[in-house]
Amino acid sequence: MIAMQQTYSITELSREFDATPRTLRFYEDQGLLRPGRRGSTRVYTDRDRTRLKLALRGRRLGLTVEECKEIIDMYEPGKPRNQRQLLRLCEKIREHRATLLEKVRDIEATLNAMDEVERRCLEELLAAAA
Amino acid sequence: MIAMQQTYSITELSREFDATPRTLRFYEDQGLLRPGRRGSTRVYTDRDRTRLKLALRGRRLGLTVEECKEIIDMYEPGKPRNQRQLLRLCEKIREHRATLLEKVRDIEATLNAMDEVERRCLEELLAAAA
DNA sequence: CCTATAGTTTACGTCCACGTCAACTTTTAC
DNA sequence: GTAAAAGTTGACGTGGACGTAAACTATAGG
Repeated sequence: MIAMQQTYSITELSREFDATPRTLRFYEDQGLLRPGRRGSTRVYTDRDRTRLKLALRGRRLGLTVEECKEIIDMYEPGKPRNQRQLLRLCEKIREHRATLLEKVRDIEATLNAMDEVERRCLEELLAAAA
Repeated sequence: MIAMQQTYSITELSREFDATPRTLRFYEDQGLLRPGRRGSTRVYTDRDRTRLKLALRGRRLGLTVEECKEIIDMYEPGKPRNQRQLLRLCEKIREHRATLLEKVRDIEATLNAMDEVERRCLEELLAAAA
């Protein structure tokens, strides 16, 4: 039994991740995805699927498509790398981690502010109910 | 001794938050800021400063300026509200909190992936050093 | 074989968040 | 008082991320 590679059509993938076909084609233009072709029809592999998932995740966090591509390319596993490239990757990871942690701090600050607003809100509701 | 309101010029504020004057004027156009005027010169208050800080925080998290304005306006303290508005605010807070927690999950997933990449990276470096 | 459905390319349109002049007025420092 | 620095209002430009319409093509089901 041969381990058949799972593939996906453009609508399958776009539906799974709540994107549009246009978006997948756009990401392909930007070099982020590289689906195969059966005739002229795009055939997406699991690799494309993973890259798409990561890209959309990055987009939700406010990264540009270009930034997503850079990061995803860099983190691509199995790529042969020399020592210099490995060190550079580690450095990039440190940077990236720092910006993510900054975002977490932004979110925490926002959540705290929201808790405070909610507290006052409930207080006022109680007062109004009295 | 009168508690003099602290005010800021447009460059002061933009520098403090690493934005440009253009951005502050743009946010004013969008109704997010409402600085006073001394002649034709904008005079920003602490309220503007706070709203700017919150707006930039929202932007870093990928919100649009319009979304930032909506949220900031809604959370503005001291605004008189009836019961219906208070309940609506609570609901909005719940929603907003949910999207923020989603973002946190996105970030955590990314951090985990990065940890894994870093691990493999260090492994390879060790192997190369041997 | 024919139609419905999905997919393709090309290309122009749009919304957002500012950037970037230009032309002018006002303050501030000396 | 005068020159430099800061501020103002237009108004057009730009880059990013798609949306959208048009005009075809391929393919699968009946």
